Amino acid sequence: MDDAVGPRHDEPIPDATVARLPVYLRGLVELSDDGVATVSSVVLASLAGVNAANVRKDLSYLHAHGTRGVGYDVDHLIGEISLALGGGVPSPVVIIGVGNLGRALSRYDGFVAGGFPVAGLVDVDPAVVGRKVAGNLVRSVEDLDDLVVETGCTVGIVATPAAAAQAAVDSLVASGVTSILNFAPTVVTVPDRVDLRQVDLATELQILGYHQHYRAVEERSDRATG
Amino acid sequence: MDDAVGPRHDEPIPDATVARLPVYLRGLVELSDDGVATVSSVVLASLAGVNAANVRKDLSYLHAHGTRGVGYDVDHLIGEISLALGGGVPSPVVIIGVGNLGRALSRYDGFVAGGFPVAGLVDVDPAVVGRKVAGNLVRSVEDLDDLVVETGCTVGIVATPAAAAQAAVDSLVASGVTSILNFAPTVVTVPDRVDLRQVDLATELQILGYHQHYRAVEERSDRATG
DNA sequence: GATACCATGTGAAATGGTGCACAAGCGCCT
DNA sequence: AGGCGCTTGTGCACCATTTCACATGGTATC
Repeated sequence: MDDAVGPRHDEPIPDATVARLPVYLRGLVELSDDGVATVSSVVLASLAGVNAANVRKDLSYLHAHGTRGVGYDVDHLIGEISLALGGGVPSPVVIIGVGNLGRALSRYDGFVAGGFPVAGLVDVDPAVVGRKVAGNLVRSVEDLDDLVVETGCTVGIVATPAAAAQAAVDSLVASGVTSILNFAPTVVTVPDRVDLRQVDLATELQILGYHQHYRAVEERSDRATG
Repeated sequence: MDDAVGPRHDEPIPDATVARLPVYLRGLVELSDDGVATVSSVVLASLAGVNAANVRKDLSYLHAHGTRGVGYDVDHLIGEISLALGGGVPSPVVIIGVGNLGRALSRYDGFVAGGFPVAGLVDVDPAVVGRKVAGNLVRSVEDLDDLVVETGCTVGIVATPAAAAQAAVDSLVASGVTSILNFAPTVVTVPDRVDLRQVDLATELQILGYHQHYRAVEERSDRATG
């Protein structure tokens, strides 16, 4: 009996680290494609645009240990990160809201490549229900429960207008989805057991706007002062 | 002579605060539309999904002061936040890469509403150059410099495939763009004077994937242990 | 086989952000 | 006019994250 060793699925990885793992993964896959077998934390850091010590600490949370004097085994690291990020099992996603953004997302290659195939599309508008978008039949919101159960998908993407977002989220939660990515420019609430991430395009631009404005003001101030 | 008061454009607002200002702004605009004149930090906090003390501290960085016992003047606050986020002047944006995502972004209402009208579209593919997308003529990358100068736009959105992203960014920087929003799933580098933000759809899903996976593992562990 | 070199793994300090708790201030009601 | 209740503004402690610096431990060379 191997006491205390067990499956070792403890250690909740810090959020900041989790957010960087996909970036590492992309860099590593690229290296692997180029036939590179090992990588140092310095190289990986420059690929990901972060500090090398940060990379090492991040990787220390995984079971992926490197070898001193050499670096990390690229393929092994790919396996470990993939495992942490969802167990390596593809998670089908359902997209709710088939407007401009929903259509673009349903055609987005990166999802499939990242292990998130589109399981189905859903909309409230009878005009689009029944049509095919990117090879997927658009189904009614009423069919959402069935769709989720049939495909076993646990991830929902909300691409509705802001006004419909909370209702869309509620539908997803009711259907059993436990992870939601919200593109609608509004704050939505979910139960504790559901994980929610917000992607807000307009907000991102506004943040850029602040920095731009601040730079301009600062410059004017510099000219006046110095 | 009011000495020492001056323009008072100092205080660089913390990044975390800047990221929340657009959310506040949205809530405030909604309130204003509903005819609400004043708002307390508690209400605004619930609208934005954050802590009330956090709201107050955030607003204290702006020149927007509330009145104790009453709250904040909604319209005044809208003005102050708008001012901080780009001076209230609309910043036209140029979108480079007119694929699925680029087309969806060019039709996205939220940009215009947020003060970021689309100044133009650009692509390298001769097949799409010359076509019209969402009322905008798609121009060649070679015309990028002219477009940026003509429209005075300082913000660029990169919606190219990953392989073309760095080149697109370089073109934008060379044209004089100082703020870039990158949707391509790759790390790109810019000079210090240029501000870059990354929006990575696949990464967001992978982060959700981690939490989902962790929840599942934890649950299994709970069942085994307890 | 010993030594020089190199990269990892990590303790500890520094930084940045959050949230509590409370004093200060404003308006309203009596 | 005075007191009461409500809300702001903020000092302080806590927490998460980043970064440095260095000991540790492999690899390759002579």
